[in-house]
Amino acid sequence: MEKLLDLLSDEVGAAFEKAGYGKELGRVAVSNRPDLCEYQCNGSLAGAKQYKKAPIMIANDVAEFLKESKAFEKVEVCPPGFLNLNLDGDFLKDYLNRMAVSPKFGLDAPEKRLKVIVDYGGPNVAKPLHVGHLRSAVIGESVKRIIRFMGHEAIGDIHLGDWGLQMGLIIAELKLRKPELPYFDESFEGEYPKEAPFTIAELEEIYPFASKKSKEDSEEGKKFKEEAMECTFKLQSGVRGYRALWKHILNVSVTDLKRNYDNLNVTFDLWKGESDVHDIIPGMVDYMKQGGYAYYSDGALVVDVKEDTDTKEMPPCMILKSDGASLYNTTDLATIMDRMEHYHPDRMVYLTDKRQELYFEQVFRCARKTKLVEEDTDLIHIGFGTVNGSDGHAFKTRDGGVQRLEYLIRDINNQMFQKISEGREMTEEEAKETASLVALAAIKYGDLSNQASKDYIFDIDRFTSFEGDTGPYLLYTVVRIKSILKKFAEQKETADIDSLVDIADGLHKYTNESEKKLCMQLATFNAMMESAYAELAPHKICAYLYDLANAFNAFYHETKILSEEDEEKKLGYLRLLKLVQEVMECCMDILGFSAPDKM
RNA sequence: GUGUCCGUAGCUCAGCUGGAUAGAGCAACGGCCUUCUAAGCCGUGGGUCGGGGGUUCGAAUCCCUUCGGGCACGCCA
Repeated sequence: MEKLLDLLSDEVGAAFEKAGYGKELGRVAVSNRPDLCEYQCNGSLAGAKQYKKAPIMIANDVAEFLKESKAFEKVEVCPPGFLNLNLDGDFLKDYLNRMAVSPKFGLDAPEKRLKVIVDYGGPNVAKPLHVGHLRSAVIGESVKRIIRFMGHEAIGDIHLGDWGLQMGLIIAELKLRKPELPYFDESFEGEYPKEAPFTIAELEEIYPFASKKSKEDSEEGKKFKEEAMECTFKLQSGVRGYRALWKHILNVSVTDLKRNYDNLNVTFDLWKGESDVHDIIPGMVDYMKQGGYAYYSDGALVVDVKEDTDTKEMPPCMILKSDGASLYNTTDLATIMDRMEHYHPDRMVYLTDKRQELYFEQVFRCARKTKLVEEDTDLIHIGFGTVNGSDGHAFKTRDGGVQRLEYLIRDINNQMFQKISEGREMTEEEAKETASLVALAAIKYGDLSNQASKDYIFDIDRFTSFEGDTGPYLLYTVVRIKSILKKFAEQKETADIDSLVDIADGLHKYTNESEKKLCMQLATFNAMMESAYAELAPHKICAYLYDLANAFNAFYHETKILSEEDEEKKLGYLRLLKLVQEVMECCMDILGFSAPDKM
């Protein structure tokens, strides 16, 4: 359905036209002077020069025609030529009633349903998730859900780092520690054990240990690195035992990753990784050479991606290193090729640290130039900022180490559990469940409410205090609504709130100012969602939610709902409450968290 | 050096397709619980929107310049 501001703009635009001016001047915006009016139109000021007329005169002309309008209850002209507008109550009521019964609260389906692959998460196998992985997961999940809610097909791909030297390092270290394993016996022809010869805990210890050792300057370090490279080579050339061992590493690690992402309410449709494109790389490289795109420069195979319009230096996109080995670019390009073949997406969206911006620009240009993608295939990189500690520097633990995501979440869960157990009557089980819901909302909202591209400060104290503009505040608002609706149902001695309070029966016309404000905030839902989609910006949904919660809480304090004696009025309130609840929960779901029944 | 992002209240951040008195939250201070959850509501104080130019009837917003900071710039991912 139409957006409210568009409706109003059409209305005012028509008045401009009737008065003999261009209708494009009639653009209506939310007032920046709420003390004077709800909406404003500044077209008269903009048109003054064009029509060589004082703005106030134009405004007066237009206001005359607006008096007929059913959309406004008040039209005022204010010097030097502002049109100050207040919305008509019945108009607003009708709009909301239409919105309430529209699918997706009045958000229109797209003209064309697109297929979008969202590439986020990007963890490395055998390495625990740390705070840095939080943003990609949280923002990516929300972006995926925004795209889906908009009516497109979104496919989430975790894109694992599961290939290359890091795997060789682990295998080399295992070989030293457990040389008796059959995987290292190249004459072994039997079946390998189904059980992995290590746990996730061992794996997580082995990788940093091996990585550190390989970087040492000593004789031992160099020797180990050579061994690791040898292992990498054997793995990549398909030596049976190494492949089997690698599968174990992958399985153990993926099981653990799934558990961690589940805790974050983050799910992927595809668990693809760099290894999946290993076999198609040679073909791709040949194609790039034969197509005349790739050439050797300083021994490395590169594709030029400079464009005439560039004002900056644009280094070529490297396809192969001078030793002939593939690199990140190679697998990313091969992945694009693979996706085009198997999924044929209209868009691919990547979420990574913003430091990779130039890199992705190179890769995208290269993919376009070499025709790996079609001309209208959209390639988008969303670069997000760093997570900093309260000192403004990269987030670290107290002893200066990298904070494991799992521990961080566990700590916040515990703090939350304490707080809930304190003053509330709840079983331990209930308190635990509630604590994890509230903690997740706190973490996710804390992240998503910032613009993705900016660095942000992950301040645990702030996140666990839960006052003001926070996730828990939003949950609390929904819990209040749920509580009222439940109480009402109890009074009516039924559990079926939905049929008791059916929004489709219609909202009433607002009866006080705070209720009107709440209604107006609700009515901007579709416009907000469109803009959140256009910019792939979850923080816009956060801002909307916060405004909506504020509007609701102000209304709540001013209005006695259950003790309202006029039964029809009371039902109108309850329907409004239910609509607020539904819209809020819808937004929360898109952000990737949800409200408990009590807190 | 080249490019890019950022600089808004003591702190953390919105606002940036130009509009009338620049907004929130936290922190500080003052009210509001016999009444639907006080993780709430209402209010007070606090800002030369880094500086300087320009465009405009009008600039936090657009352009230029300058200072300060982050980040990236072919064999890492």
